[in-house]
Amino acid sequence: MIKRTTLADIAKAANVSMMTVSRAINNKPGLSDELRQHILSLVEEMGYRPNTFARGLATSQTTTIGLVVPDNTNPFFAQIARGVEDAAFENLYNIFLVNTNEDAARETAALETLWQKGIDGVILCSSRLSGQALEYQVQRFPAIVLVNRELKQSHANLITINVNDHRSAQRVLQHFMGLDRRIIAYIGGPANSFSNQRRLDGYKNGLRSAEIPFSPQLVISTQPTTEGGREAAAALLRHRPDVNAIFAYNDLVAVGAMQVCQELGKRVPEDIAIIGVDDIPLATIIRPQLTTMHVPLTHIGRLAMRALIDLIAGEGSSAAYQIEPELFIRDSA
Amino acid sequence: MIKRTTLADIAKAANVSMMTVSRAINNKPGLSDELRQHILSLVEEMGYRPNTFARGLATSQTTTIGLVVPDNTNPFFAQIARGVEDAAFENLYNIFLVNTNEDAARETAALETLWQKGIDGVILCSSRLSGQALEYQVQRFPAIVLVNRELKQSHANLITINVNDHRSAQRVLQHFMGLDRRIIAYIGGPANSFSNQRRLDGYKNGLRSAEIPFSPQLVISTQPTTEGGREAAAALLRHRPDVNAIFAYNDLVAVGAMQVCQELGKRVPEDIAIIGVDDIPLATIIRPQLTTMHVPLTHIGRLAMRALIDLIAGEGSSAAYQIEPELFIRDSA
DNA sequence: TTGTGTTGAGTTAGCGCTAACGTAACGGTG
DNA sequence: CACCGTTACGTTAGCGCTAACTCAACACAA
Repeated sequence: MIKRTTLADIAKAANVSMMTVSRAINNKPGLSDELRQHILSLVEEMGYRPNTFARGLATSQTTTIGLVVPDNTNPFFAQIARGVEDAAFENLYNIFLVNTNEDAARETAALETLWQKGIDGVILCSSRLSGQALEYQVQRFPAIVLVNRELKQSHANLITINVNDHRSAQRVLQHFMGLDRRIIAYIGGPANSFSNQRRLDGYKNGLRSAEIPFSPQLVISTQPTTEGGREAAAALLRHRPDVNAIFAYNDLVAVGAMQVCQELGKRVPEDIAIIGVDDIPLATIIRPQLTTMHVPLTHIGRLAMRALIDLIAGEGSSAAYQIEPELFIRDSA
Repeated sequence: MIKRTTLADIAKAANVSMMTVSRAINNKPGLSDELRQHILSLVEEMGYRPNTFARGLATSQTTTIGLVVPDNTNPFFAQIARGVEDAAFENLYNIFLVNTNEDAARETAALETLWQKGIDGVILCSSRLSGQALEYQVQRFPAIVLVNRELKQSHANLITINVNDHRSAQRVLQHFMGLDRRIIAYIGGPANSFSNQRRLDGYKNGLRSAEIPFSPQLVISTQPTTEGGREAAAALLRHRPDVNAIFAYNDLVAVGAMQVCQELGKRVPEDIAIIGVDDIPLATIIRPQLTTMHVPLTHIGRLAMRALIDLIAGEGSSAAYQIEPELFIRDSA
């Protein structure tokens, strides 16, 4: 392994003080252009790169942030992570990726190890933490962006980014109405999910606007996976074979439901129309292609990272972004 | 934001020197059990957590590693990353995730920023770097694990992990033979991909064992995506509608190919049998479910992380792991 | 000429932590 | 009782870097 070149090495080689080298590489005033050029050429020649964390110790800025997600394998979070990483790379930030496995204890532990690294901020996706625990994290980190989670109280170092689930659900119902489908089921996600609750509200609201009575039989909760979608759809159709439209919690659930419908001899979209949420890559891979509420996941990731950087720079201020999804009409509805 | 509690704070509170506190928290000898307990209770009470990078400055160990992948959105790498992160978490390591976008320049830049962080090691997946550039990286980082890439020369701080692509391909051909399919196409990945080359060799070898002459018409290169699979399959079937088996570079390609076959009125697997590689989640979501060479991706990730930790600890030594995939027979062949 | 900036440096101190060495007190040994 | 090893700490120095201060040299206005 090569020995690291340090500031001191450069200073010695240039026969100046370390401070002068520091000023040169950080592009700060206080030395002649000539000397600066000379030092920079030495830096290049000797392959010097400043140690971020030594610098961080002195400045308490590490150009490093944490990204906490339930599962980086889930396309939803993978896309967001991609957006975050892209924006981070452009701004010369590095990201610590941590999975929580949807487990609050592991999430706490993860935030603990991140805190130990002295990072500049955190992007926390779909946090399972209690409001109180979250408040604590918000005040301990310099800056924090919450994706897919709200917090009652606002903080100067906090920004939240949420999808407008309520409007999403309404838009879906509206589309079903246009198709003249009035027996509409909602296959929801886990009951403790915030977005699930908001979508359910939107669903009920949409029914009300269309003067369709709400039937609990048509609402079923399940895991947000293909398998969950399969189980839920099977149970649903057993009790209500007359269903002619399904609004699914997300695309994975929608795909699972679609398969079960087909296996039971229902045609999609002729007999049962199906709409998902998220618009993950799978939505266009599956046949029939899935009609879904497109959520700009990569964009959310980028937005989160930029918001965090602003917060860190002290330029951003408390804000709650609302993302408006758009209905992408394909073949399943 | 809360002010950090430091070693000095604890030392003052306990009325001992910083060194004694350091010894206590690092579980090193040199103080009475009684005092140690007292200090640890103070640590707990005051919520002290050592700063990893301050410690790193003093010890040159940061319990931090870099994970470099082409695209964390690709299920192949997402699964590997998950395995890496799991093992890292268990060993109290944190990982820097960076995407290279399959771009050598960006990969170099990414390694540069990682190097600046003074990390303990790197896991580099499907590197697009030249052999020479790779040699340079190997000697600059304390420890490095290469996944899906080989390096001629061996190094004390290097471990490589590769899938046995050659044997994979042979196993696939063997299965096709058992199904009495003898007009076997190979839809390969990018020509500059190492694994593609190895699979192609295995394919040719398999043909030779079965005394089937090699036909260039039956081999086609494409992007490793569903869309790539679609295009390739369409082109293939235009020239050779008599094909009755397709070996695809990976599952995404296989799915794309399968769809085109079906759209052209071919039944899968009756008319055309299709086998992919990797066994990503999509393989069991799609219908018919995909027969594929199962590659234990999460396991590879865990293995990579553990190997890297051993290397860092100076316990591991130069090694080249070969992973043997297994044929998972489902419905497409 | 004297005072007052300004420019281009260097010096000092310290971020939070640990390796390596120093030392006082104590107990055992011949 | 002198000698020595051990235990239980403290002290010093330094990891690589920068903030904040100092200082010499020079220009320029009054």
